[in-house]
Amino acid sequence: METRLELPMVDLPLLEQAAPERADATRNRARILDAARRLFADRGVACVSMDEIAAAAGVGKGTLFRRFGSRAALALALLSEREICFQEGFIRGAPPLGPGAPPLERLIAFGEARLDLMADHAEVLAAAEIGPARFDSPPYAVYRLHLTLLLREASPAHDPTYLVETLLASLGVDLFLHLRGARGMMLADIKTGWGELVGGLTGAVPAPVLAR
Amino acid sequence: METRLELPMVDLPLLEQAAPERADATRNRARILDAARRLFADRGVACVSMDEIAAAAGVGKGTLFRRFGSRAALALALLSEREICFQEGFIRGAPPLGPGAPPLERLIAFGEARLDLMADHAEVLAAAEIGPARFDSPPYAVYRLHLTLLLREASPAHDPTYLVETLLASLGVDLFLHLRGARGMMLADIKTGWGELVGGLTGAVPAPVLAR
DNA sequence: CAGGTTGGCGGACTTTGGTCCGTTTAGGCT
DNA sequence: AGCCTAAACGGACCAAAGTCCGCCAACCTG
Repeated sequence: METRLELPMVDLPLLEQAAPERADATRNRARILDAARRLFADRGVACVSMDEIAAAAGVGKGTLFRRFGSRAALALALLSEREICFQEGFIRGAPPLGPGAPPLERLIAFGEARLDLMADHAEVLAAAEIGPARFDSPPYAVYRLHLTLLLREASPAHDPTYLVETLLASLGVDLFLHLRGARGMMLADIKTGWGELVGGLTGAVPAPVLAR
Repeated sequence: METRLELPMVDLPLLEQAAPERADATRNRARILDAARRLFADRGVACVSMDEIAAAAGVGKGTLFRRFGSRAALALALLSEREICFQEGFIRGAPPLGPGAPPLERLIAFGEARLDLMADHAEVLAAAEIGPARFDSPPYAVYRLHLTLLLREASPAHDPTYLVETLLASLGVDLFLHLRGARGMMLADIKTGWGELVGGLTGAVPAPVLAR
């Protein structure tokens, strides 16, 4: 289990194709995104089928899937602008989210920013993070790297792999929706919980010791 | 957010119907479970459709869904025996899993036992915990209560709601499969990680303080 | 501008989880 | 035993994600 760290942020936005795409392809991509955004906003993400999006965009279903591959990927694409802002924030933004603050403060700020993102786009994000896509998506790879670096900085001797994945699981949309829905928590409650969780781990990371 | 605690373990096994079911219903339920178990074992859970199970069981598709409601619920039913053993273990079993050990040791033992369960039945469990069923399933309700009681015992002043859900998220099948697959961790590594996580929280639960 | 090729297009098709409803039958009652 | 009814049965049906492949037209080349 060696985590690679070289060239951390080279391909943060989805990597561009070498071959440029044809004009009609670009046009159709834009049409599809527009139609999806509109339908999702009008009727709720869960109540819109891929056929409807294709029809509203004036393209065939094959085109839709050729461009985006799956419903989850389409949802992810809809969020890419907001996602890039978020990533900019913790990579190059101002402290405490960006560089400059101590790592554990940055970690807390990261979680809070991610929670804000989820609160704003829970429905679409839920459509994007279904199934295996949840852990394999490009954003998660970026988050993973970011948290790994922060935890290494906070505690160089400790292998952060497991903790990183656990913390990311705490910031998954499924859990978020469950906490807000069935558990009846408010966004502020969840942020507080996250802060306590990370804060609580402070003593742990440098020297994990079994209780008792 | 008030967590109810009265009568903690009354309906741990799925509650029985008042009206007993008809003989053919019972027979068909057994046939379906047998067929599903066999097909899942032979060809892998992911490669067996509900139609195939119905056919192999010699019943109609309607019957299958009438009995179990969904693919996820069928998978859950297949695990119920093992699940009940697990619950017996942490409710009435020997320490450190059962009563008698200090709460944080019990918590660690709980996670390890759950990880063992996942290692044994990852495929079926993955089919059982798709979508919203993950948080709403009867087992999760039991786990939630158990962890709530343990954390209350360890630290009476602190509201454990968020921490409970986070810890449960760390023991989800999705994450487990990701850790074993893409992250290349072994079962033992994950157990170690869990132990460190819980151990690390030790100092936090009584008096959560922000790092720095 | 004409021709060719190659990526893109679109919709019919497949798969599969889940629903509906007309038909059948188990089992209590007389 | 015969009847009656509620429960159960089963398979046709539906919705929706994803695939396939023959046709078309965008762009390059001459």
